[in-house]
Amino acid sequence: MEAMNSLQKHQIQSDPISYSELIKCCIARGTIEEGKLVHRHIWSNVDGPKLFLNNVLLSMYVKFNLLDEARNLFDKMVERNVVSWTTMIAAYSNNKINHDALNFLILMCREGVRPNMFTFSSVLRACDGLSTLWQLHCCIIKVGLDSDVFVRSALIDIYSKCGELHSGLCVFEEMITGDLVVWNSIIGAFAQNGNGDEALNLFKSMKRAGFPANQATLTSVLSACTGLALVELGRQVHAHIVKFKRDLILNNALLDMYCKCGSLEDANSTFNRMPERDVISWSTMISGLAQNGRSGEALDLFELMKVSGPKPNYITMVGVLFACSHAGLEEDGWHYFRSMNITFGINPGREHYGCMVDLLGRVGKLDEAIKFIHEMGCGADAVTWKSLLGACRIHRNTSLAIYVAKKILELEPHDGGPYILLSNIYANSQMWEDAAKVRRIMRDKGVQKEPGCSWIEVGKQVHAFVYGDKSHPLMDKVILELKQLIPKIMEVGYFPDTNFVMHDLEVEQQEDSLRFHSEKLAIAFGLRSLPKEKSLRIMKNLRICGDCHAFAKLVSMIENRRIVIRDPKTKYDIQTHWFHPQLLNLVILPSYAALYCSFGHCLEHTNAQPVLKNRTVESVVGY
DNA sequence: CTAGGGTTAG
Repeated sequence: MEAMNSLQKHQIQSDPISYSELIKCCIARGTIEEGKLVHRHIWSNVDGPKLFLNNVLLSMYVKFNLLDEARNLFDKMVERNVVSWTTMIAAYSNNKINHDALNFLILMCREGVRPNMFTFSSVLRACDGLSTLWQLHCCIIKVGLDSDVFVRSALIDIYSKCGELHSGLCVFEEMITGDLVVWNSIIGAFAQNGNGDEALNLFKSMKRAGFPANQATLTSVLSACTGLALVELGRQVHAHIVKFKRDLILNNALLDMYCKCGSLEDANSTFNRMPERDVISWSTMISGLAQNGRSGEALDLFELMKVSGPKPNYITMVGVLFACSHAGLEEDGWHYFRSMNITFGINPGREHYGCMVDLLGRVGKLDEAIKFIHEMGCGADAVTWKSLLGACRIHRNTSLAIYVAKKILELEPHDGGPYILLSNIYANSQMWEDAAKVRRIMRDKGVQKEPGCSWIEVGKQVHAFVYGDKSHPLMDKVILELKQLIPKIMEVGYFPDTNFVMHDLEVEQQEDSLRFHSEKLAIAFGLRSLPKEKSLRIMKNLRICGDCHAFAKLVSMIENRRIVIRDPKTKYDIQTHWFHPQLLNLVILPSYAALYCSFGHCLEHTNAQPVLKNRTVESVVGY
């Protein structure tokens, strides 16, 4: 009870300054009870106005996250100024009690207290819709606070979280005197919205403008590298973060970068060297192992986490179940699914159900998967249906595939993939009229087929290949390489799987169109451009198709090369025009052909290892 | 006494 002693000692001169020093002491030491004692002392001993002290007390309660206590005090205060109101608003915004935060702003204005820049930068985080945001933005401009850097970064951030990147960029561009955090806001905005290339561009401008990057900048830059699968660029960033090597968030981003780029050796050493690991580090590493086809190790790591790591959360369990589904470990899957509630108090959500549907589909229990979907209560989303669709294709269940494809179209009517797949399924079953009808609907609705694009880092350049585009300077050599490659892998059992092309082409054209899928071009290019010992790491914008998957595995075996192909899941929505050759020295550009289909959803999408001797291509595709 | 930016998901 040091505070008490100190109070008694200083009782005679208990002026506001020593009280506030005392409170600061409590905050620094984290001694809540002492703080409350000081609170009672002030209220029974200080007569007259005590607005300043009450504000200090308020901020103390907010720092301890004791919202009810803060609210109680606030209600009892006779006098309140902008600091009192802002403290309350910040408390509610930080706790995501958006409604109360916004309401407090209105009440404050009604009482005639004018909000300042502190108020606005706090209340902006509480916007949960665009219209509220617009109103606030107008108020900010009206009172002339839009030039404040705190307000500006808060505006950029909330615009980006509302999906209005363009408005965020406008706010950014209005900035006259620079500010590191404002730069970080806009870079983070692009990185988080799947536009890593623009984030990297901005990063370059920031350096040109003379701002040194800090932890937050580098975290976003790494996340941009992750999104674009630019492991070599990420490695360069890694070399520059020694200064911040104890930063947990930055290390987590680095770990994720190595995982998602398929470099597990680097990921492992990062994980082992981290001075501190939180639930995100563990979850990242577990999903990373699973995504790279090492489910056993992922589950081992999870067991280790249970005994010596932090408490698993919702996302950890998604990674664990993903590991089970990816390896077809049905029993383990059920075990973890059922135990998550009992052991960790986590109720299974959409994503967990989705993994289980994927698992059941993979092992061929399609009926059970459908039954499971109907039982899930929260309703299956498009991703879940898509994984089931992949399973239907692999296990050749045409009627169910048609049903599932229609479900997807209800949920995502503008995604071209399911239309093409549905049309192909009809065609495979000789239901020509239905196939044509799907194509007609597609045309009428203006659904676009995005062209396939794959890219690979060689040296300091990023080489991108777009389906149907021949403008890469070495295209002739790439095609020659491909032509030599195909007969070699046909000797070990490859044949072009024309299930993965449009069916209104002649057979020869179909094979031709398969041959030039962008990832095959990138593989051929990588083979002739990278030294033997280097892994080929290829990223593409669409789901890899089954034919390319088989192709990659066989090439990997014949050429004795490690090939990692990463394709996007829902999150990485990379636009076709993401390239900026100036920054990335990107070779190639425009695309004009749009004849591409890819929808092999159940396929393993990374790590084509040479493990296929004596197996037929069919079993490869269905792996 | 009150404010802004960064990491994990089927």
